[in-house]
Amino acid sequence: MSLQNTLRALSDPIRREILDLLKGGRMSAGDIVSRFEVTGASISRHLSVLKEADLIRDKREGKFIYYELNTSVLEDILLFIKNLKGENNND
Amino acid sequence: MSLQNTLRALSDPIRREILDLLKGGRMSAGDIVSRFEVTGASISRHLSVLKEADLIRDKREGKFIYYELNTSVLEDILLFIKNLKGENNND
DNA sequence: AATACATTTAACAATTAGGTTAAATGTTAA
DNA sequence: TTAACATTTAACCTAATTGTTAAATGTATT
Repeated sequence: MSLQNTLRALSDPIRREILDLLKGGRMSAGDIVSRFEVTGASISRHLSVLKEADLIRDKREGKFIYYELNTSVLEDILLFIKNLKGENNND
Repeated sequence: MSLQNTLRALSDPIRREILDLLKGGRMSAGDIVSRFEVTGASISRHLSVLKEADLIRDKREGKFIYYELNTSVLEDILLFIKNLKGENNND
């Protein structure tokens, strides 16, 4: 919900990979877990960090919980970076 | 030198503030320290993290070490984000 | 050479982060 | 309602991060 949360969430390589996976469309937690070498518990916590940062959204459907990408919070990072670069954002 | 380093460096609020300060032009380590409540040693380590990430460059001039912003590595973050957003970067 | 000043590095303590296994929760199906 | 499956939460461990103070380094001045 804040730039701080967003950047912190992005600072872990596994979390970035998860986001990359979700670019291809929503996936269940289990499907995501199967793409990594770490345990489901570990991925579950990564998912909760991403969710706290509002970078992903979840939806339960029966036994499964599906995750999908939410890119809207990335705008703040773009602003931050453009500001640093001195680009007075004409966007 | 890598997206990982860059994002990690940006994930700390003090380091982001330092970068913001440097937007206004180069500053000596001492001048930077004077803007924060933490010790010089602490700021010095933040500076070294930023330098490792190549987000700042330093230049000794006599007793002083001046730091200045280097925004070129921010491009990788822009690419990463645009990629996540599915913008097949027409830049 | 001795002192002073600017900054970094070392050593340490406290906190946070990320991993594991085991237990708990939610949901479906027998 | 019991069993099975999907996922999260809890408890724990280790490693990394951030802060502090004290010592070390580099430069200038006397």
